Amino acid sequence: MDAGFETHLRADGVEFDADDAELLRAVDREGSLNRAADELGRSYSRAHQRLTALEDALGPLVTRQRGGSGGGGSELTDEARAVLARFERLRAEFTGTAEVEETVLSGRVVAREGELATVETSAGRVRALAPEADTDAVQVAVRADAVTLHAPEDAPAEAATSARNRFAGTVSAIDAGEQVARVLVDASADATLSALVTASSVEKLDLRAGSEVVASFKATATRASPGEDW
Amino acid sequence: MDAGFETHLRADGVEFDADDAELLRAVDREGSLNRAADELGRSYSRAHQRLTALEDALGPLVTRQRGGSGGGGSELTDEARAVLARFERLRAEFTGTAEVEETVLSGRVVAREGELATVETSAGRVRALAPEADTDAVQVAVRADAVTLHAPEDAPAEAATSARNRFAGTVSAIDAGEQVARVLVDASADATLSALVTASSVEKLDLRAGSEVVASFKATATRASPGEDW
DNA sequence: CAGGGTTATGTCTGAGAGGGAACAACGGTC
DNA sequence: GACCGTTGTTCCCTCTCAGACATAACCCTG
Repeated sequence: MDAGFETHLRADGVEFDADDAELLRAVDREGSLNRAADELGRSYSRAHQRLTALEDALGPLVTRQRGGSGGGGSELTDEARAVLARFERLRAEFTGTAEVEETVLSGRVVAREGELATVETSAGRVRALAPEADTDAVQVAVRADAVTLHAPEDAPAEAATSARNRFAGTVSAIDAGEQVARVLVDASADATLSALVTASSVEKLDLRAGSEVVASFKATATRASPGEDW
Repeated sequence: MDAGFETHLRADGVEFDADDAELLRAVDREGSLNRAADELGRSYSRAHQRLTALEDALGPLVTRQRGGSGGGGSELTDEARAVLARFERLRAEFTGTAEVEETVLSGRVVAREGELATVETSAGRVRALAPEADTDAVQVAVRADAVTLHAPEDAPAEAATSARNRFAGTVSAIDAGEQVARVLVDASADATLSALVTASSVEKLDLRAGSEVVASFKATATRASPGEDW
């Protein structure tokens, strides 16, 4: 069971989604809405209809040439390229959150100031963003790419960094990839943090199984969601 | 134009989405699939059909009681609660990425080792995860909740931290919220990083407009996506 | 033993999205 | 001036999905 998503940009009642992005890119490649629809196996009439609907909300997306040599064609406007770039960025971000590993800690909210909560977990107290909830039982998720590792002797002082969560631990395993490694850090007897770091960080920090490290992550990058243990 | 998304858990051909989560929660509240469908304004037959389809893929989600005192009812299984918790966590994560501000830097890939790229931007060289692309022109997105601020005199040494990106700058503005503040850091003449930190971090680091700070963020939390400037 | 609210199952109907086809308008090219 | 491939517009058909409605099976309560 894995995570999936569809993302879109909403503007003026229309949702620009992945199909729309595909259509625009096809128009860019083919130079014609007709050939674009054909290439994608979609009907021209619907593609045209969709395009005009998008333009009603987003402004001109293609410059049309009807008749002329070759019969005409369509080209993307700068606005269309901007929307595409924006969408691509959004998709990259979402792909990241869908794929990145996260360590989940079950815990209970012991203090709360507005949207910020202090949660008692098996790893210790964690500060996290928490939407108002009707229950104290929450699970705290920490993205592996949000965990920064430090050499213990040179870890920043508590008051010198904006990372509000900080745990000393020992490296229990390193899952080395091509350029990115997954480092497991035992923060307590039954709490293992997963951290995603570059291979060069592993080298510079001289990380190996058994190394002492300090793992830190920001409260604003940590999210609590209601949920019982399981 | 803002970001939207729908998320789901995929398993065995079925996609557990927000509507399904709503249905399960309604069953939990009402104790009956009938009343749950009624409360949500959905037809019982479709709700039942959907539930059995979900159970085919995910295993038993409700224990059914047909007949008996009160006519019977349905209750969630522990598996159902686990799926709900998992979905809720996923949604919280996605909501975060959809809502958090990010600073976007346009740049060009100047070096690449596998999935890791070095990008030349207006703020300097940035290390980022970058999917293989056909163009050097990329935009680098840094989430505001991924940027850690340090006191300049106590910022960790380059070799002592796994944060591969690090920029000294001055605070240009602070957008103080209830418990979370948005800090703008001028890293260069035309590159302003946005960092989301807790109010207590603002206090501990004694941040104000004009303060010198060091902003750091991990390469594995930074994503490049293809795209021209705009 | 009837009552009642539930689960379980199937059919009809309507809304919406999409494909396919037809046709007009357009304007360089031959 | 005919030709051609495009854009622009319209109509119809199909497919899918959800609601609605009807009906059977179930089993504890009184």
